[in-house]
Amino acid sequence: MNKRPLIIIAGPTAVGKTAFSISLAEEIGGEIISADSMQVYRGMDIGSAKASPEERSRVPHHLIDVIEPTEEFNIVRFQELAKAAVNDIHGRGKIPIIVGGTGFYIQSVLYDIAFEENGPDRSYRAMLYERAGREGPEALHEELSRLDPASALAIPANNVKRVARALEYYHDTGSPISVHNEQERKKESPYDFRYFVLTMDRRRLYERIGTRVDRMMEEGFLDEVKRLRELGCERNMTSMQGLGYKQLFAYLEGEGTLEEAVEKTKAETRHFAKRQLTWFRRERDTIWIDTEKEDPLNVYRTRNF
RNA sequence: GCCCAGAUAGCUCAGAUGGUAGAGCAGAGGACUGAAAAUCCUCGUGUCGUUGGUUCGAUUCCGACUCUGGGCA
Repeated sequence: MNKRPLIIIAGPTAVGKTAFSISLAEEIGGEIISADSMQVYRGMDIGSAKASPEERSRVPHHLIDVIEPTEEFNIVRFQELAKAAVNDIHGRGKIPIIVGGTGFYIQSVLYDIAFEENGPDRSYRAMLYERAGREGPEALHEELSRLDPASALAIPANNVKRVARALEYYHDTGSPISVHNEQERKKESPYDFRYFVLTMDRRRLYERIGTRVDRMMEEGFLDEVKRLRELGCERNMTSMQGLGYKQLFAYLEGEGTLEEAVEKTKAETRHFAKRQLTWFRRERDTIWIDTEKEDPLNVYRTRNF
């Protein structure tokens, strides 16, 4: 059977994914699907570095501004929306280009990862966290050892979040998540894809992160966070876990100075970029482009992708 | 010029009643399947300012010097 085309443009924050994606989309008649866990929220424009209105008018963009920052979002919702967008674009005879830094989101679409039917069980989760707080993380981990030894081995006890999710999965389905993961990992992509990962020298990337955060501040990042706060956003919401949003929110609640919040944002963003690189290194069949050495668009043309 | 306090990992500092040293941050590597911009794991040898002395042995004690703070002139 003939697989449909799919282009992916990934890489750490601030390497220049947006610029490349727009020029490529224009050249090949593609449409962009954002794979970014923060750009889905309306009103979070500056801090999440969305493509500008001008850029978006040149090429159709999907999955930006799809929900309110007070809403819950997760990978399953992303996958549904992204798959619908991919089908829609293919239906119109165009090529979908997934662009973003959220590797997990990209993977869910690229390999069509299956997620269990049940939604998140809030009360069961709350119970687990309550127990972890009371008896310590080891208590949860020990329970996981009994139910799903393979997962317990793979997940450190301190990673309460993942231990809890493994427990929740078992609670919902009666089988270990480790088995499920093993199956999903073997999947082949249903698409004929080209997975580009943009990169550059680490020092240079970190410099760019610094100047980018400074520019965000000049463009009114703090006002953006103030507005979100007035609109009812709270610190514990998923949207407010975003880089910069978290730090500026804390500052607005009286913690530390603005300068400290900005510096912290830069540092956390560097850490994030490093984690992104770790993720993409692990992905199979990726095409790496050092944007300091080669122009991505030129690579695309000359290598006949 | 005099007095006091410092001088230890890229940065901020801790420490050994003398047996060549350790945290946080920064940095590096990794994990990741319904919060993923989240969550978590691993990695610390550096002329202990320079130079004399005491000592079996000094980065640790004593002296001098250099530099940095602060005070007095």
